[in-house]
Amino acid sequence: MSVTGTTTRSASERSTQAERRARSRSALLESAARGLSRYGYGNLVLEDVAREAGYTRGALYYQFKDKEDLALAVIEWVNENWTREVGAPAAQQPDPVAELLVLARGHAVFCRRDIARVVMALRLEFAGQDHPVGRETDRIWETGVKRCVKLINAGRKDGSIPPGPPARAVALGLFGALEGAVIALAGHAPHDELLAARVVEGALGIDNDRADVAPATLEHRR
Amino acid sequence: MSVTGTTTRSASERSTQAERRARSRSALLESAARGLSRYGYGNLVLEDVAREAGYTRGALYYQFKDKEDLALAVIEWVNENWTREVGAPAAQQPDPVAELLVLARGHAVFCRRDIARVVMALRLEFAGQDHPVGRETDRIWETGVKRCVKLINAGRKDGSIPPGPPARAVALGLFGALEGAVIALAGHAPHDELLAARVVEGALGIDNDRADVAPATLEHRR
DNA sequence: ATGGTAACATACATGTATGTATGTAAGTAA
DNA sequence: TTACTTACATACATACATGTATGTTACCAT
Repeated sequence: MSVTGTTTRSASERSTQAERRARSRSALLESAARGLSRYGYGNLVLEDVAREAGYTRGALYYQFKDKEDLALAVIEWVNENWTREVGAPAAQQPDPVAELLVLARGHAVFCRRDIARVVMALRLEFAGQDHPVGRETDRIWETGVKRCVKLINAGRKDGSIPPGPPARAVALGLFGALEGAVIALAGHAPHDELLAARVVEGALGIDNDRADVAPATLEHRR
Repeated sequence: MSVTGTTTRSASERSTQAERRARSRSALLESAARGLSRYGYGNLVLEDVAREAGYTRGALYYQFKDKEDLALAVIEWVNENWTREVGAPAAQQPDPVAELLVLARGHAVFCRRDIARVVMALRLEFAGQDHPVGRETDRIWETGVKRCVKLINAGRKDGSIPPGPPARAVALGLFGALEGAVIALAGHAPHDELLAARVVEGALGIDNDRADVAPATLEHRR
């Protein structure tokens, strides 16, 4: 009852089991994210994933049920990071257009890390199939599109976005263009940010008066 | 010497060997194109390709050396169609911006067929690798980007395109955005065309005064 | 009709990645 | 120290796709 610590070590001496497990899991997740981003799901070899993380497949199958479970964990992990680093900051913008532009720039910066193509790559790979991984990526994609639809409708209501095709079509084109542009511009910082914003403005049908005024470049952790 | 026909049949009665071979090859190519577009290279199962075309793997390995040879043939086939239906018509436009916009619209229409994602899918799958299929898709991609760079430079010289990031960065973003938008808008005709044009305008940094004036919708064969 | 070749289909051999079962070392509580 | 569990590594069994070798049918010249 009155036990202050379950370990004999003073405080954070070295590796307890939980820490050890967490470290291994993180390393495996990061390696798997890089692998999924580069090779996709089918071409991803679990032995390579484990080796790049400094382990063998044994560690992988201890932490994750199977390949599918690993991929789903990676998707969740990447999506959490995206929400924290891109989605949340954008939500604080005052008007719809500003939010969409910050979203575009933030996504470009986020995708400078090689882990970022994960969702796009998996969504393409499983498009049309009925696979759990595909369903999850579709769900994330749909969340983004729905958010975008709401912003477009709001912007059209207040006059900052002109009328045009159905909001959903615009949102689909906007998101697709954003991902495509950012992937094509991998390794071409800092122009990725501006072009991401420009492309979004184009999809919305608004003039490029706001994209070219460079705001403070978004920072990303690490 | 004076033989008028090598066959006993009057003219084009039925299947000569060459015709038979050509028909089989076409059917296999089309099936493989659909398969590559949907599943990519690694996940493509040759037995499914053959079955969808009405054959077995025997026919496939008779017409093509191996899987790689088949994929390269598909890429060449798709690229030829693209050049005829999209690239050539766009080249007849009077000014750079018009050519880029026709390119965008034409690409959108071209991609309404499910075979069109082939190049994009393979380019993503083999990005960073050193595989013959990846090299070929990269080559085609680079051809398009180079063409785009020239048009951007020409447009900037005559004032129709404002200055901005390096032409190559703009071209990369433009092409990536175009492909991404068109893929995301699959099955959303006719809005795919307008949004493709809008996105290109956005990448170029020009106002959307030309994209929204709908020209005659481009036709595609079959 | 018939010998021969092209266009396939069928059967087999190989490699490779996954998943599981078992072995072993690191950490934990008595 | 010792019993015990966690966290891995190693070894094996299975499945599956490719590529090849062989068999079979359609087409063609004589």
